[in-house]
Amino acid sequence: MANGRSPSVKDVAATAGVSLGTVSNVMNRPEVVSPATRERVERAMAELGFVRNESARQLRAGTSRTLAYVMLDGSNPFFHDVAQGIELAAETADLSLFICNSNGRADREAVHLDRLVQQRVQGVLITPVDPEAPHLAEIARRGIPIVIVDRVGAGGAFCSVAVDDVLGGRIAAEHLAEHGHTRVAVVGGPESLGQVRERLEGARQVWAELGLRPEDLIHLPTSALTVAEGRSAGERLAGIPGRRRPTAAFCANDLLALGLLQQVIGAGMRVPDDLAIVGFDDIEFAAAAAVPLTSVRQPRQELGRAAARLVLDEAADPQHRHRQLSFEPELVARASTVSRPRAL
Amino acid sequence: MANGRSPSVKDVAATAGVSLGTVSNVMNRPEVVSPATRERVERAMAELGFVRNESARQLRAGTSRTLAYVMLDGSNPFFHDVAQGIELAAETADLSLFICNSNGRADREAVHLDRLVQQRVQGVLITPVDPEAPHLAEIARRGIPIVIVDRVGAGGAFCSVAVDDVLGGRIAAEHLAEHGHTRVAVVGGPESLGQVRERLEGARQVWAELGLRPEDLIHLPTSALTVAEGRSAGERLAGIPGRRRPTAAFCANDLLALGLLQQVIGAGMRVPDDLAIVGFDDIEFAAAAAVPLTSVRQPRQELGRAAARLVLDEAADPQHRHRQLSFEPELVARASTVSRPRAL
DNA sequence: GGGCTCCATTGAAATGTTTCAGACGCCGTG
DNA sequence: CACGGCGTCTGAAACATTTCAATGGAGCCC
Repeated sequence: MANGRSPSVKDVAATAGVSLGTVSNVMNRPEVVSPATRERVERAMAELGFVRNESARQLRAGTSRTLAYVMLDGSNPFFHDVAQGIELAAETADLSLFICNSNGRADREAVHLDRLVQQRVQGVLITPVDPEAPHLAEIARRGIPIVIVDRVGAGGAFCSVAVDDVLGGRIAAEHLAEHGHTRVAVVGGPESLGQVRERLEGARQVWAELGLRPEDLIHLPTSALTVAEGRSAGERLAGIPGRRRPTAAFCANDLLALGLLQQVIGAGMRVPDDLAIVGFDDIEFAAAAAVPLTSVRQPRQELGRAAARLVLDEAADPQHRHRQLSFEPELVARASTVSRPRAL
Repeated sequence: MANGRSPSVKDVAATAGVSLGTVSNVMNRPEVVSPATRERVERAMAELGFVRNESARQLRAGTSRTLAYVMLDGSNPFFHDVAQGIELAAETADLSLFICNSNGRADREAVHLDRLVQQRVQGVLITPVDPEAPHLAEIARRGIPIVIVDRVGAGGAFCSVAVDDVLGGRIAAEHLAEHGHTRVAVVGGPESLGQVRERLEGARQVWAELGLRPEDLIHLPTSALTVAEGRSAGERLAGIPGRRRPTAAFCANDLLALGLLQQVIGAGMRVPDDLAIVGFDDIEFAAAAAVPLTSVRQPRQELGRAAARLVLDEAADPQHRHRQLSFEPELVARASTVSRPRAL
């Protein structure tokens, strides 16, 4: 039943009684071939179950019909929403999307990039471990369009799409300050991640501007942006004696916030009365937490869509100029900071 | 700087002063070429920045070095954990993993499969919208190994890897019965999804065996397995007048359970005292919910890893026989059903 | 020194598609 | 009738790699 080898253009040409070129024309420029022949060829293709060999096409064309997204953390739904946005744009352009996951490791990232170059992908979208890493520049040097997602590329060397993380941190801190919090924990790490650095920096700026005491902005470092690390931070926080304990926490992302939330509730604290919590990203599970999480929203899908558009533009337009797109984050207030939420 | 065209084997051969064949040998059978030449070739490759063109290699080889996983719902972390397991196995075999998302739509699924056949992927792993769909058989007929993940293929026509969903449903129902619940809501839909059918069926079986009244097992149908649908089911549940209201709910997956949890807590009910909740899948967020969710655990990564092994076996072994692997689900009891959890 | 073996290397074929210059036949026009 | 033009189709080249039979040379034994 399985024929062994799948039929080629040549086979189709033979059974339809035409030449190779004509079969190719039927597929790529149907308007130049007469209706009669076209129908004959199409019947032959159906009969043989012909499927174009993409490798051969790519070989000839010199480039594939795929984009790739290398994400930073596959266990964070945020990146999947970004990927979803990219996919939408890719689909519109009739391209496939190849998704890789570096899991925060520079070496895995390099391996993936290597493979993508081998595949001659049309463009690379990436949320890098380190936007300054030389292997990113290497991709660009090869002439492959590359767009940094959720970070800003080094010195404008690439296109990038990001939200203003410093602003996001400011928004979160301002929100907490407005609700009367004067002793706040900022939770996040490692500082090697630019996202973390800038979000916490934004909070510090506000703190300074409001004239609050620096020692009342308490940094709880974490080794990763995960739920488990959030729980660990929650333990440390709950361990702080009552009078010195912060009344609010700003977490560098929602996974941390969810872990922290779980931990402190388990320890008997009430949210937001004993501890208000603000997360970052506004992933779907933030709203679905039993105490719905206030979060700094990033336009996740839009981020992906915009990045895809940039990479396609760079691929199409020879005199493309790199652009750094910046989106504004937005606070979504929910029950974890506001005792009586307006909307359910 | 960007050279326009990337260097080929021919270029490497020229600068190293050897023939094409030798360069190829350096890459594929380094042991047959003398150390001196090998080193010369390797230097030339480095100098030119040579990267093998995967399309050409594939064209010659007849098959690519990629597996593909078509997942049913990209917004459900469960499938990403499965994908992670597949990726691990793929990496071991030095293959790439192509991830697609059908989003529960048969037409998207068909489009993806079509593209994958064009790519001549080595194997397809899929959690199908409908395991009986003819386009799955079509893949197999083409000689491409295909493995059904999280379902059992039609009539043993394919390999498959799944947990026993009926058993899972039984385990959940037994757990609730043991805790004294005699009026229970079963939440899930659409029934076109086999997972839903079987999980609910398992619950019904237990119900019958225990001699409980069928009308006390109340089905709350949903149109999808999402958090939003879970909330909607929660509304309906909370709307049931107190005496007739179920004291527990079994949800067909964790997303539903999380949505339901959120909704009923918002409506002022206490979990588990007013309503116990059991989910299914045991995704990471189940444990991280503010009332940690009791869930029927599937070995998510292991599912993926086993599926990948099957597909690789089918690709390698000509006299491969299809196998249906079945894993046992396992109850993970947490605070959403047990007032005083043993472990924190 | 001739013949032999063994090893490293070569050159050409093959993979399946696209593209493009050209061929072929037909029609209408001068 | 000759010619140009047009619409349709053909055949071959090109893409980058792998593979394999064949080549060449070096060393060894008799």
